[in-house]
Amino acid sequence: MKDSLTIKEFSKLSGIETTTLRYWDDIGIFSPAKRDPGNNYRRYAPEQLIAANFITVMSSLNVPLKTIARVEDERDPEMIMEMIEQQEKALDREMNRLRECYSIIHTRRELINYGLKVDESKITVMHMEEKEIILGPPSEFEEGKSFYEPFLQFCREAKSLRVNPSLPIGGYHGSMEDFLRAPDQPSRFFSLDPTGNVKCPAGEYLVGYTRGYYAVFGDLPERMAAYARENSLTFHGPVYSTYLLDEICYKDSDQYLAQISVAVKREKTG
Amino acid sequence: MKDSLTIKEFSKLSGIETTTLRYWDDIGIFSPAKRDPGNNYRRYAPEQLIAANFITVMSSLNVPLKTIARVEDERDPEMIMEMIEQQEKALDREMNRLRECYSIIHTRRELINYGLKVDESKITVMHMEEKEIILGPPSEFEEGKSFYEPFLQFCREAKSLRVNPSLPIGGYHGSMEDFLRAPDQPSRFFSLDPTGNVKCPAGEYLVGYTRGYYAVFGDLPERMAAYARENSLTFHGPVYSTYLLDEICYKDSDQYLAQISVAVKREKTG
DNA sequence: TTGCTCCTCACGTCACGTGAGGTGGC
DNA sequence: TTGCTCCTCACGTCACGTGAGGTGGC
Repeated sequence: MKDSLTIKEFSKLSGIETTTLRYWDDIGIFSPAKRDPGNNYRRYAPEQLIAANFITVMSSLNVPLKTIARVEDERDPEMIMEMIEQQEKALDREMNRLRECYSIIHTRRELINYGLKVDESKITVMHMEEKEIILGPPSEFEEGKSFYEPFLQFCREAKSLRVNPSLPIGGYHGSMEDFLRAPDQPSRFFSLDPTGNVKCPAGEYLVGYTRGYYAVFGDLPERMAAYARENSLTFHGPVYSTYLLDEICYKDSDQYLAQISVAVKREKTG
Repeated sequence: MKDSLTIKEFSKLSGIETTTLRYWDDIGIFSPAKRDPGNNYRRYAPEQLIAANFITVMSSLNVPLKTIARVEDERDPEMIMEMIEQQEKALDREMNRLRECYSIIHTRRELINYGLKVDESKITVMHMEEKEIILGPPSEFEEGKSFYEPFLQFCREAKSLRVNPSLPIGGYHGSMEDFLRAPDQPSRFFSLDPTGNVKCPAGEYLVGYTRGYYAVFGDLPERMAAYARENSLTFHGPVYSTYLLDEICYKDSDQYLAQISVAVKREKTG
């Protein structure tokens, strides 16, 4: 009986669990070449390995077993060809999805990593690398309204902006003056999408940190303004607020860690 | 109530089905910010979008919801960081798996495509491109035994040879003489793995086709030998047998389409 | 008799999907 | 009253995994 394999032997050779092989037999998608007449044992032929492995591949590409079972009965080369072509396209889509996931995971990792090692008590001037973002349209704040409505608006428009909804979202103020006037009312929102359409230029930035709920920056705006006065710095360009550690990391919203950054120049003395 | 969203609104914004949101609430992994006191409706806060999308991302990377739920209760940045790093590794593995799938699908597609358009009745001399294979060790045929045992041996050694078990397997005869002597007893087996360790050199090959079960080539060996005599060709190098259309494509094994190829030189006349 | 491998049958699991029947405000 | 959206509860689905209890040959 060396030309046929027991279910365990076939399982070991193929790497397919015996429970899976029995299930495939039950639903009629892949059955042993024959049964042992004496004890009804399943007997697999060695060349069935190729088809079994092909089913594994198709199944791992999320082809439903029922679809494969239908093929089992009526297959011909043209049909298999079409199935394979469909799977090639599905594979491409899946690859792109994984690349998106990678981008999200990577962005998030860098933010958390940075948030964990930063000295959040200090306001400092530091060089920042160029980075890309997707900048949303100007928000319209009505008198006395919270930042929710413009934020929601940004989220609604996210699809047309090609914003990946799993990337962190930041606030954008046109200038330090705007930020000081209404820290909780960013004039725009942006997504930290590395495939973005807008570049935050590299250069010297004044950077500060604060803990608390979204758009609640406490005395940080004034502290940054004071620091600039004391160190003869002038602000230029927009103010970016980014959450390094947000609700992904903490249950308690008072612990969220925000980073505020704004480009500065040293005043010429003399 | 503009700062909270109904389940349907939240579903549309996030792209997460309402049934999924209810399920997540049931198992305690992601609940609405609050409930409407009057009718017990779920009320989601807009900023929950970020966490919800993060769960989608983690879940799409096959992190079990229970793991995410545990994180929901005890999360801190270090823990999330570790989870993210694990997922980055899982992503790498998944990417490699997909590349393997792509290789299998692509190889299979080329074989079938070729099998569908070839004129199988003709024996021809044609130029073949270089291709790579993984060549197995010499098979040991005992007197009167079928080709199963050596084939199984090849399959068993497949892992150590780094053979992908879903790629087609072919037969290898050391020379045309060996092939003519025992067509059903290839001296080795090989896998059509494009990342292989052995190159089949480019050049002029005599190529023939035949239908039938594995290693059943009918009169094709003699017909190829006769063709070579009539056209003053000499054989050199090994004989490769490859199945273009096999059990993946047909239920009836008599329809399997094999291709036999062997390098030839034209005899110098004069 | 004792392991050992195999068998079938039933039930559990995971992440939802699908009605069934009911509620609350315009 | 009529839609409409929401609710809970129960059951179905997919591709298995996990025992429970039994069989057959050494």
